[in-house]
Amino acid sequence: MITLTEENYIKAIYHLGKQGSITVSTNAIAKEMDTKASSVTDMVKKLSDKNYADYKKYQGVSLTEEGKKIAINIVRKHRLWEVFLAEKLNFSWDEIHEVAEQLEHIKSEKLIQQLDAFLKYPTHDPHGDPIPDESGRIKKIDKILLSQAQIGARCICVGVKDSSSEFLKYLDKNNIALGTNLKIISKEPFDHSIAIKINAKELIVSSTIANNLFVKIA
Amino acid sequence: MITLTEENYIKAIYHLGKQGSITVSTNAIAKEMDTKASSVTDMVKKLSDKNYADYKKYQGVSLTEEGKKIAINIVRKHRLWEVFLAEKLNFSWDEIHEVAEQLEHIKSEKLIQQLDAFLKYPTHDPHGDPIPDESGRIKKIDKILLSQAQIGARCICVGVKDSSSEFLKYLDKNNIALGTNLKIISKEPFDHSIAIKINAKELIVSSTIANNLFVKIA
DNA sequence: ATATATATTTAGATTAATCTAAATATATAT
DNA sequence: ATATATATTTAGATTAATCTAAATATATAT
Repeated sequence: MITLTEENYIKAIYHLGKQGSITVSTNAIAKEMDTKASSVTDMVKKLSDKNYADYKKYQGVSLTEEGKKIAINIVRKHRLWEVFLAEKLNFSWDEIHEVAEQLEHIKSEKLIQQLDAFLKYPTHDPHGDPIPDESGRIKKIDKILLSQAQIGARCICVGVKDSSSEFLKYLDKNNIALGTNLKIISKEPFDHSIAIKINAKELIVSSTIANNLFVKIA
Repeated sequence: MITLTEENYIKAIYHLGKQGSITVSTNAIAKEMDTKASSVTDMVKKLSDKNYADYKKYQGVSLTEEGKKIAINIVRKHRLWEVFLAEKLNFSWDEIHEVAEQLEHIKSEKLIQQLDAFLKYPTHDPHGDPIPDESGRIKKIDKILLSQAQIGARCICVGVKDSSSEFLKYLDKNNIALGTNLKIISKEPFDHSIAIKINAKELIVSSTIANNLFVKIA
């Protein structure tokens, strides 16, 4: 049996280490989980004992194949629930994360299979992140940051890098959602701000914004 | 903050003590929760300290008004999730309880409000038990046990007393569901078995069955 | 009314997850 | 290459929830 806390550590290692394959430091985990480094050391030993993680003292941790499987399953559950909350229960995209953090730990194979079917097998969550399928496969989308798009390019908004509620509220306020079409009008070399056209309106976005919004070239 | 374990104890006291108003014994709780009496004593002291329960040594426990509110809210969540699982995710009525036991602990006011609306404000769960509304009010239905119905009475099946998966599977097998119409044909005085007519077919049910199925006189 | 059985509580230990403070590796600066 | 700073681990304590075994109340039988 795997505890809720273990699941959360596995998830953190997975996210910090780019799907858990890169070694991550004790301190990085402590920061992510909002605990002390000493607590992380203890837990990481436990994960290693249970064969969910590879760990060498002072050298950091990565996930084993088994650990990755668990992590991917949690991510799958998290993102499916996010779709459910946004599409069926009218949650706005800045509200879904917190509740999905809880729902992702519910244990029932059938529940997730049926939820997946009920939602018509979505491939992406409301932030544009891919949803792993039942066997753990993840569909990659070729997305780039808005800041990397060329002048004149027509793009479709497909995701966010930062999913803090502040950023998501900013996007809502400016009528930017997943699927929104936009065109790069000009780029200001001085501060790297970008002028874009959305729904026939022009909008200037700062480089901070442009570095946190993923788009796909149309 | 209330812990998951505290919530489960409160729920047990609520169910054992007929909505938590009757005093229940330490041993009864231990049996229900599958723990030892000594663990119950400890927890019950804690619930009393937190003002969720009234407790006098050796005299048993009941819930305070605050404890009852918490219990009713858990019951509300549990039953709403049961409706969701049965209606939207094709769970059969013997499978829903176990998953709802987990889902009932998810903390989010908005989630439950929206779920309630999404399900069109159901008043009863798939076992026929009433769902408390947002303010905690519970709609009572005037139901009787099948064993108490008179010969010749036409009834509608409205709930079950025992909701073990064995019993629910028995009902499924015999095409008895909530809303099923039936008529009492005869009662056998010797073993209290009852002959009923369902969908033009006759069926003999034992007194055990008749004592666990709730009906409403049509 | 007293002895006996049953229920409940207390004392002290255990496990998972956490912490603080001290000890020890590793990384960085000169 | 050595001193210093930073990161990590260890030792020992704490909290919530649990347990076993012993102690103590309460209920029951005669």
